[in-house]
Amino acid sequence: MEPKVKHSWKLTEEEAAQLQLELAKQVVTEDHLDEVNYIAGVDVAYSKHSDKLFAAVVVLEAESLNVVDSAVVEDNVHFPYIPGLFSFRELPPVIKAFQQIKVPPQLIVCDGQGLAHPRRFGLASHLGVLLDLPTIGCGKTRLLGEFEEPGTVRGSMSPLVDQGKVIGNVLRTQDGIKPIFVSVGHKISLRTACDWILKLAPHYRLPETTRQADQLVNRVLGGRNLP
DNA sequence: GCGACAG
DNA sequence: ATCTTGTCGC
Repeated sequence: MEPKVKHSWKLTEEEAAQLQLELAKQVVTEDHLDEVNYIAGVDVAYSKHSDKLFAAVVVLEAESLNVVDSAVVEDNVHFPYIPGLFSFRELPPVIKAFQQIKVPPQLIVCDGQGLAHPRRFGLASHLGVLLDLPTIGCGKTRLLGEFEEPGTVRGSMSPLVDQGKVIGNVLRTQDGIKPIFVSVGHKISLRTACDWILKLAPHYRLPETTRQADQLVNRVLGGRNLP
């Protein structure tokens, strides 16, 4: 793929927040996807004591959930972890990894929030706008918003609300297992996003996309972390 | 000032 | 995220 990022990553906290407000205007909340044959998963891991981080992108065949392509990129941390400005820390190497992918995906599942963000522009939305592809925000924990505990059965979900608006869904992907937080990233509806996450998580709490990306990145990191 | 706070 | 062992449960 050939992503074309048209903005700098070297920004101050204030500039980054301002940029999010500007780019958030480009986010599309409706389904703008055709046939989805390949889905990408993204994850990032950090080195123990150095300022290195590794970004992994895996591409799965939608029907079989088999990995058909992948890439891992090593980079230096150049932005601190600030809740709300997560994308400025992890997206640089993620974008580079996508440049190495040969099987272009029609949908991307991110490890983090999409619209469920203070400025409605979490990591998933940011990546979606930059690549102009449909993305889903799938987080293990909540950034903000209120919600009622969803039913205990797989598929149960309850709205995540902030400022009187539904910004995502708390989705139970497995019976009696802690739910995950799903939100629209870009070019997809919340309903379609949840449908896909359920299809991608037939046996585990997290979708296969993030599981595969997580395994790959930690496998690579492991081979360089042990003293 | 006191919590909350994606990974 | 990362630092870290055993342990309770299916």
